[in-house]
Amino acid sequence: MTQKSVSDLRVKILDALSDPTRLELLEFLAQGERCVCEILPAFQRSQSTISKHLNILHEAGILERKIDGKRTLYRIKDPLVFDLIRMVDALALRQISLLTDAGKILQKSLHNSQFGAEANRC
Amino acid sequence: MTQKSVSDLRVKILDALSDPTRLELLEFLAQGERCVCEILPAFQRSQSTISKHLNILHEAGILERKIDGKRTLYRIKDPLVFDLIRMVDALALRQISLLTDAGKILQKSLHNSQFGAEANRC
DNA sequence: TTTTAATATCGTCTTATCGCGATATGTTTA
DNA sequence: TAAACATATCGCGATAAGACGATATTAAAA
Repeated sequence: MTQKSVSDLRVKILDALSDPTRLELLEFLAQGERCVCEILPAFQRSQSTISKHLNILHEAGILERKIDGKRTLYRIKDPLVFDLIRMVDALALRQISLLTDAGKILQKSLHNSQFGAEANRC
Repeated sequence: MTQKSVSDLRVKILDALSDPTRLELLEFLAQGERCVCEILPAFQRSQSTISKHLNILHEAGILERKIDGKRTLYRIKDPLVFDLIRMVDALALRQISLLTDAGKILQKSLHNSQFGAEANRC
């Protein structure tokens, strides 16, 4: 077995998600399976950096990897991860709503963001 | 405003949750409001370390802090955080279940863990 | 008002993480 | 089989995170 326990994997998943670039990668892959060469142009990071981030998400079991000729395709393994992110947003929104009246405005803008709706195909 | 956006707070929340000690602190505080002096004996970490972890959780808006005389009381701000953690576990379990038959056993043991049921009082 | 208790903060050390360019690996095309 | 392409991995520097002991702060108790 790769993981010792659910608890370890739990931390690994949360760790993988606690980085802005990796969250953007998930957002990007919400569209569906993509090869690295399609991902790269969408990010202002070096190829090695993106490769490493994708690997971290893969090791956490969030992404699935498929080699197709000279390319590598990545895709979301379980769309539940988007529910998770939306729940984090819900938590964040409650905080902001409590603090400022701007909460409602932010809530509105979130509703139109990438994670606001169910992932199309995964 | 302390936070620039929901997106920043999202990362901050996930970051706060991606540490084993902090997850244990939440587990401990699932029982209800506790002062640091009650928390300390339950953890094999120095007072300064625990104080820092509590502060990180507080800054992420996960814990609420109340000063009562010479003590400081911490409590879970929003029990939604436990739903979040349970969802991470669900994600973790699906992975383990796919890999090994032990998945079912682990699933069973998780069901009896601290995060398996709704938080009592918060 | 000195002492004690409860927490927070500071300084420091060690280790991990992020980013990059350079290089290695494997695959297709010429 | 050599060149080009796609991706992973290595090595490094810079920064952040985690841990601790020591010190500062504040409140209650003596």
